[in-house]
Amino acid sequence: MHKQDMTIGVLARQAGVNLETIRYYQRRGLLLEPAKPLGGIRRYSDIDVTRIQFIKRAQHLGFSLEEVGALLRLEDGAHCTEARAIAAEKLVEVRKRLDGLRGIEQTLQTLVDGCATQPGNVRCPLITSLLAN
Amino acid sequence: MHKQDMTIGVLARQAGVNLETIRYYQRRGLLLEPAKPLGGIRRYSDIDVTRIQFIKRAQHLGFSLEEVGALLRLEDGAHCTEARAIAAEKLVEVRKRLDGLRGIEQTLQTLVDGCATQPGNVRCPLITSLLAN
DNA sequence: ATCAATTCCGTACCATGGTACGGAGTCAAG
DNA sequence: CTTGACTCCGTACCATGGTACGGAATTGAT
Repeated sequence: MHKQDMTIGVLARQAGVNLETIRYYQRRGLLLEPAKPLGGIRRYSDIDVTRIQFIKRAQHLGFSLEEVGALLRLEDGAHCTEARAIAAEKLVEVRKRLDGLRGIEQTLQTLVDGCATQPGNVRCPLITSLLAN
Repeated sequence: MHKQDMTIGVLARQAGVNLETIRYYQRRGLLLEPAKPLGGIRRYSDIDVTRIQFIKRAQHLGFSLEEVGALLRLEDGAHCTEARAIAAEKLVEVRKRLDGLRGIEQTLQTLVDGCATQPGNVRCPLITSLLAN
């Protein structure tokens, strides 16, 4: 089985996060606090490493910690439909953000180009465009 | 000339922002506080409306308020090269974010598809993938 | 002259995702 | 059996971009 052998500092190094981040996740309810052996020091297992990496992976996919919490509650893998719904919703969000960013990219590109091709222009097209009504 | 006629509440409505946002921008140094007529009420002009809209437009292009401040210091339009440099840097940033988001979109799409095509699967591919080392 | 609406100003609070600090307790090595 | 490293725990603080609150002063309208 999983040996309950790591202290929180070792867990932090194993999982590649700040120690305080682990405590923060515990406070947020994303990570279980192991029982404390009577006035002693809590011990963690590789299950906790996996769980922290789950959180980090999900975050990188754009999930907020609250959403990660929802996913973790489905961690047994027996709620495929629910998990899929959460991910599908996130996918819609990501695509919206992509569209927005693409527009911004276009606009910025146009503005930068406008500036570049106006040597000695007194009115900077970029600034002008931001000021224009 | 520009009549100095609006109160801050009117300015907020004209510019389409919360009144407190204007005060916040003043504290941040993005907006000048007009001189107060001896124990009276400050007045604003359409120049201030334009400036607030400048800030909002720049924000929508992904500039932080600090970067907006840098742009506003070039507001006379006589520093095209500097403005262009700031915008070009932002463009690089936006493209990086676009790349990241595109990867996320792909991953999410794959995960959602995997979930959809596994009816009655006990192990949800999405969860499994987040857990996998 | 009075009354409601608005302004002024300082300060506190919101969300998000952490990071830091400080005192007390515990553990392992020498 | 002491020392240094680490843990525990509560609380405060960080950045970012605002929003809210409350008492005092002022304004515009009646």
